[in-house]
Amino acid sequence: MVRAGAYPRYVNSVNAYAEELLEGLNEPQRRAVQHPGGPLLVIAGAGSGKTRVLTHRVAYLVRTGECGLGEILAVTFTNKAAAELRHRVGDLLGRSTRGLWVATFHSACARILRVEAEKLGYTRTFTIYDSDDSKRLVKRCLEAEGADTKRFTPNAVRNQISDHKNRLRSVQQAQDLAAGHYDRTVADAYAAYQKQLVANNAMDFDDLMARTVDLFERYPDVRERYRRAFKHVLVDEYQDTNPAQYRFLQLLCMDDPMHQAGPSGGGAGRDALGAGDDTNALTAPLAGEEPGHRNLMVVGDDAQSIYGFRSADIRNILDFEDDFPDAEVIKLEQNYRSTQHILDAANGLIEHNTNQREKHLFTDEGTGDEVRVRALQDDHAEARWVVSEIERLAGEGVPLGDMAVLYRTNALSRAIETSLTQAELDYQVIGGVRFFDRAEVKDALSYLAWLHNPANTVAFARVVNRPRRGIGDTSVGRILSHAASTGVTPLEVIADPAAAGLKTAAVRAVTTFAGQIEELRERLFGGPDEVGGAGGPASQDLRIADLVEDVLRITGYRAELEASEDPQDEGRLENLDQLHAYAEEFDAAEATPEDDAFHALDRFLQQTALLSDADSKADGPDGQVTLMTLHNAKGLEYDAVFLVGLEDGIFPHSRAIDSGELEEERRLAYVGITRARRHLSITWARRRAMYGPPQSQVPSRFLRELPHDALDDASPEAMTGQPSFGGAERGRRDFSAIGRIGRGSGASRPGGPPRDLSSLGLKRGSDLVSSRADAEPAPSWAPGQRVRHVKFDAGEVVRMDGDVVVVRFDEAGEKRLIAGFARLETL
DNA sequence: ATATACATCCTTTTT
DNA sequence: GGATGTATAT
Repeated sequence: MVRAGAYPRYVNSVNAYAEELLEGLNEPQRRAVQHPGGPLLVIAGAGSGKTRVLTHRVAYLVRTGECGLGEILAVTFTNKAAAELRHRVGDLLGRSTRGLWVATFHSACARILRVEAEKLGYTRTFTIYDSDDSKRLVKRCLEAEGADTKRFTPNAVRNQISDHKNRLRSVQQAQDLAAGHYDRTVADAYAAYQKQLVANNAMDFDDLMARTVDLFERYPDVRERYRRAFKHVLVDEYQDTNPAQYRFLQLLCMDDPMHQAGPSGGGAGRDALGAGDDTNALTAPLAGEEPGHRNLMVVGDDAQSIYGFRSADIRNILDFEDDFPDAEVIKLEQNYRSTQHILDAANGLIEHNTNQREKHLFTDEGTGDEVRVRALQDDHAEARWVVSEIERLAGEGVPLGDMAVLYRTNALSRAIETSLTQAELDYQVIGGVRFFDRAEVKDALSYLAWLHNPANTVAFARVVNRPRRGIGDTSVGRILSHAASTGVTPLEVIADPAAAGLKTAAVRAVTTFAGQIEELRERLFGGPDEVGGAGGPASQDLRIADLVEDVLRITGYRAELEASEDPQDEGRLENLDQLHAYAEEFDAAEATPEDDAFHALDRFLQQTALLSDADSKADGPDGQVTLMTLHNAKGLEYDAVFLVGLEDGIFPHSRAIDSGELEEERRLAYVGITRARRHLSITWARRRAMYGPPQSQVPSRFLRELPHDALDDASPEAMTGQPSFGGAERGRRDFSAIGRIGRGSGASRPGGPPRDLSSLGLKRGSDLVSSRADAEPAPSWAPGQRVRHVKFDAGEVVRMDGDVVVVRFDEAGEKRLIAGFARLETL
């Protein structure tokens, strides 16, 4: 339905103050900023000024008088992006941005849910579980079900449940959809887990989205309230939205989400129930409501959609016009970051994807350096080459802080780190264990979390024996089951441990613990308090930093670390000091005299739960080379970028090859390439030690997809490597050299690798030795299938066919392959 | 209940 | 290479 004229034409209201905001914008950017209203998709290529468009848009809306600052909701994925957006809008407007909602999806939802929690069976003090908490709870549920936690690992099951939630599948739907035994076990775990969450008065990250959607669907009046509050909704990184987030946006902006959807079905509806089913009791059309404002502006780049594994659905951005038929689409293709050779490489690579919007990045900045491609002998040589290039560029005046080394998996950082250390170059590694995920920090926070919410059994179970007090798994199990069966919190159980059936030694230990907790509660609530109640006058002057310190002192946590001989405990103490400093900062910044300690704690916990250490990310001190995964690099840029480990099996990752998710891998490579402003180098190693002894590697297929004109060395040697005849390794023959047979499109090229097994020291029909007794065949593997790619470990080589090796597996040998390294196609 | 020794498993991860 | 979990002994 076309609704021309239905939107306010504030564009025409001449307003010099507002028009000022259009200066310096290119044509499509300006159109986006001036968009009259209604659904708008901005396809913002890498480096095309997407944040600029968003900030100017917000400022423009305000200055034209289209709406007040407080009537705009801008949603991002990270706290960092939200903070930057707010900051830049403030700069543009030259005034405070108080009232403007700039938030991550999750914090916006958390804020809404705090107010409305009772409607969903929670209290407003509900706890937010991070992935570790939720994994623990899933594990407990699986054990309670008697599921085999070997086959059903808590992590895998948690991911499945997460996927269900992100696709807005209720427990019931998950159970209905479950086909096999595995799915059914997962669905049952989901049911138990969800029940436990409610009993714990806790929500996981996914719940923040899903429960808000529930809230809006079940309470049209609530939905209406928020829909009226926000006349304009803007979304950053739209390509990474999942179905729950898509639906959240629909509910906030549109008339009737379920019927708004175009032919392909709307995101959530499209996926919520699986194929063929399009109804859902929870999402029934809402009757008699007012039309939505439809002012939804989303900005993103389908070519940078790299979070599919977290249920992000690229179709949200690909099918935007189907979902919103009258949507305007604006493309930003002028790049302000990189030189043309780099953009050519990016353009050429991404062309190999089929599922995408056509796009061609260009720049006015000139061609610049060609992209350097290097094949190195092994991972050490690769690291040395990268470091020597870093030194060379540093000599040319490029600051170390403007250089980054990017890799597919964290494991690849080690060799680079070693070389950088040897060269005495300063570096920082982004990623790894986050501050708030560190065991000791999490322990301290869990104490606070349990004091705050005694129903939080995960926090209880975490801290009850930390430091060790002689309360083992059996005792904890008894306390928890007694709490569950009598419907009370663990706090009440530990007041009378004998009633839970604990042995005398355990009773004594628990009583000591209970005494410590009581003391802490007195501090928090300002006096003796009946068990379980959050009432009582909370102390006014207690600061969170003090509370942290009280926890560490009264529980003996700090004392144990101080007494320890373990040198690692020194670092743990430092981390706790850092937590203390963080709490002090919070106290200073958030001190509200009218607030009592409990409510301060409430906000403190919420903040820490939703905060990663985003602030530290990539904003490290100058003079340091930055090392990080490609995923972490999204949104960042550097003068010089090194992309290392471009080898099949690493990048693209073997699991992505197996599951056919090459397009997302390619987008990841695209993200990496487009991080570079002036210098880009891509390397691969012929041999690499990953876990254990070095293995022969095959250059990434992505190398061959780069346009040769953009490269400094497109020789077969750099791109495909020289044949090498591996010897015995790990007590077996190295068959990985077969991988050299693979050469892209299959056209034979002079000087190419050998096509004959005998030249590899293999005979037709020769046995390939199994590498691992525990290796299971992938479910889809069967005799007579073709094995593309490298590193199969067993079976019989029947023949080779171009770049394909045909392998037959023996009937009996069920244990023969490393799944994940061979790509199979049915003959 | 806990300490130790052994086996096993390895993407990516904005919240 | 190293972190994490399980089996075994104390």
